[in-house]
Amino acid sequence: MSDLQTLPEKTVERLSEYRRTLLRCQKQGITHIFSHVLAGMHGLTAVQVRRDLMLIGFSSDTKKGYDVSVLADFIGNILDAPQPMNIAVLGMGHLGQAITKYFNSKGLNLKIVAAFDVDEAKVGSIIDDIPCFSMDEFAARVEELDINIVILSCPTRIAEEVVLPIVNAGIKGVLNFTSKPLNFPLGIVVENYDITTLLEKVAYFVKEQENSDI
Amino acid sequence: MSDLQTLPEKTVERLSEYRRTLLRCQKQGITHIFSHVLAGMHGLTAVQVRRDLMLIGFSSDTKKGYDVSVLADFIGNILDAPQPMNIAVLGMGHLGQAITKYFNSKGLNLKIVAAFDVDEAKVGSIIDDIPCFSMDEFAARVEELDINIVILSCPTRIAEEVVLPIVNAGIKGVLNFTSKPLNFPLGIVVENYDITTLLEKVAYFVKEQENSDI
DNA sequence: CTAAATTTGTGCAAAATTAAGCAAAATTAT
DNA sequence: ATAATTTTGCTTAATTTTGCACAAATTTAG
Repeated sequence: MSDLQTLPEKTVERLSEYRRTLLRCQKQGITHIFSHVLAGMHGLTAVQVRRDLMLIGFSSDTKKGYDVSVLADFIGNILDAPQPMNIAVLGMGHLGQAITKYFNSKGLNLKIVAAFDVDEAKVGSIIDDIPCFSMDEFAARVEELDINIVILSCPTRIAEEVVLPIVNAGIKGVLNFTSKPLNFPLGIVVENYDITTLLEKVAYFVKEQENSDI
Repeated sequence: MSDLQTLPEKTVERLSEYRRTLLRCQKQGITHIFSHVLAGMHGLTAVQVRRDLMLIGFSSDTKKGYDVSVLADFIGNILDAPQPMNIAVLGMGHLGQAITKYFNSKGLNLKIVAAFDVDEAKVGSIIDDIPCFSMDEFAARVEELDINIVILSCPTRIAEEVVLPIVNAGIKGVLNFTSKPLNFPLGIVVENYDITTLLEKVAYFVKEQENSDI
């Protein structure tokens, strides 16, 4: 009712990015922004920006650009759940800490509320304001803290082991940074996301470009 | 000549992923794999796997599945440059260290050879076997170490400042983990890659799924 | 106040991506 | 050995995603 239907993945990604730059603009005191300016900041065409906004039913009553604050809020209403989603980090190594620190500093609708690790030294401690638990407590803490989403930042080698606990605990979404793609049952949203792939992709297109230049 | 033309982005991503699972299979002693099995491991259809392999000109002479080692090597010939690409990490915080550690442990064609940071405590030290330099030395070290690609793992707030040094140093590819999308001149391959977007995407689809279930 | 210049929203076309379907060939089972 | 299954490679079709182009409408300039 509020939104027409589920949006394409790509559009969701871009909306998230639009919002982040809109918030940055807001801080700089920019009140209005043209579609082609917003597009330029993201390396996109103006048409695509307008199309994305059309998909979420946003329209501007003026022709001097979109109202930055209004649009940011509008996108928020589309993307964000009514109340903040609670998130757990599985694997509190460098990656886990990087993510936690990053999210804690932003005022997002996503809240990292717990970390889990096998390292005895970390269990029981508080890292970046987040309590660190043992995996044995996983199910109990998920229930207690109403955790919906899990970030997998553990070593690839143990990725497979945490699948079942995650499923059993009723987790609804997984962001997997492991280099093993994981299959979860239908109904659980998974984003497999290996950093190696990104780098290899950049490297490939660098190579190709150099080949074509010569 | 060796390859027909530049591949679609999506295909490049998947090839990188295929290879990683192939290497994992190899370690487990699996010598052959069917298209539908490989597909299943990635949540794809068999058709798509075969289509991707067709695009790189790979074909199997047998019908008992693809030879794991042969295919892994074949993909390597497509993705990898003749000699390993040298990479620098800009920002040796948690994220930078996570990435460095991860890549150093793998035997990839991508080599992180230097880190740069503003933190005086880090400059001059060696972290995870990688020397850490000041940004003042950037151009000189890029030249000296023949660095092609840069990973941006610094705070978003200083992202803009490093663009010019990167361009001037003749860097060819950038993997940007900052939440500010950066525009580089044509000829430099950029992958803007904000983790927030991923999480917001997962959260959105979790929300949508819950809405549709009820 | 009028005219020129922008900007937006959207129908329509083009391009890219994914899937369906089938013949050919090899493997397995009988 | 022969027949029945599978699996592959590739052509063709469907779907998704992106871009073009233009009308409507508002802003800016004269």
